[in-house]
Amino acid sequence: MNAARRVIAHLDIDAFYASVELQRHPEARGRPLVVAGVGPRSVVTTASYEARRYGIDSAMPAARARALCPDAIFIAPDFAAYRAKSREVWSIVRARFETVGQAGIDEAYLDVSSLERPLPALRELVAQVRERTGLQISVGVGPSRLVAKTVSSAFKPAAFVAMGREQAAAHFAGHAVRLLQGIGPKTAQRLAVAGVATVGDLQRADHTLLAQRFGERQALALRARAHFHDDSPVETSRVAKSRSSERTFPADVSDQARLEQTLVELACELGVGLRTRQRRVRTIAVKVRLDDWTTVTRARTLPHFTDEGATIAATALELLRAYAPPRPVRLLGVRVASFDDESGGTPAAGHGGQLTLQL
DNA sequence: TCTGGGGTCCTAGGACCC
DNA sequence: TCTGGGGTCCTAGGACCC
Repeated sequence: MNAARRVIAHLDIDAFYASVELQRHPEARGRPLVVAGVGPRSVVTTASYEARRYGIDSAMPAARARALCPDAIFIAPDFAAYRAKSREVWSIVRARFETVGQAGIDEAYLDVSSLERPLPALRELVAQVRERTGLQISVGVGPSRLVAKTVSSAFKPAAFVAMGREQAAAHFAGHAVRLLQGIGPKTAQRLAVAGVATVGDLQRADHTLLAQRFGERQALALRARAHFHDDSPVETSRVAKSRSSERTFPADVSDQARLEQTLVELACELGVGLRTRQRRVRTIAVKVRLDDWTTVTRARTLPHFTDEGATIAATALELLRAYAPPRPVRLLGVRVASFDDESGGTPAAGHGGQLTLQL
């Protein structure tokens, strides 16, 4: 790896789902638009910038969004359409750039270190995507993924900003720590208790004090992040490590037969997915969320691989029955992992602990 | 106004082996 | 005979991200 200058770009499609819906519903242009499910427990997946002015944002309960802006246009998500549009966008990007690491349906990192003049190339790309797909991309550029990502999110929509590491550290010093990737609500709260509110506070925070509260490793990582140190590479291909299906019931369920029926359906969905992808798994897990929001997981690793819905279902049923939910169930999920084509492969068969008894 | 669904990574503890 | 340390695999929970 060349330790010399790294130039990383982060690309983010502005209000992606909402923008796709605006193309299909031109009459909604200029009006607040919210993409959200229709169920009583659904949340907002994306809000247009007009809707964001009312305080509506992603992950907010749809009922609250309605209360904030009853005149907004609500549209149920059409993920197949978004996936198709996403493929359009990223194939344009991949045709022009070599090192593209997709980080979700609407964003990607590009390593443009080898380019003589990366910024004009990125400008052209943004224009081409807008022309061919009608979608606006925000771009952040920096010496690392962390700087690039922070910059694109801070300046979107229609961002096009480049910054160095020290420049970012100075520019964002006054912002809340929550701005930094990897610092979520819990960590932000714990930092606040320690008197750390802004990125600048975190840059100056006493290491011993941070290490006491967060442990040596995390303290070092937090400080590095505050100074925008990051040497993580742009990964162009990643293999999934697990797959899952889960369902939140419209109303909590106590009926055991109904729970088991749902579990079998989820297991079969996963089985179909495994067979179409020609992958097999050894670990099967269930997830149960009770009405009081406590979440319990139970997992079992089989001695053999499987891609059959029936096997996944049978194991999941055993795990669910052994747990026996003590309260009404809000959510039920099944997850599979330990794929047969993971590095490391099959564990040595037939060399279990009981063999030592023969000695 | 109660909080989706699909993932990843990290930590911690126990079992087991050498 | 009261005393190890390293390594791997597995489970459970939690934080975070899109």
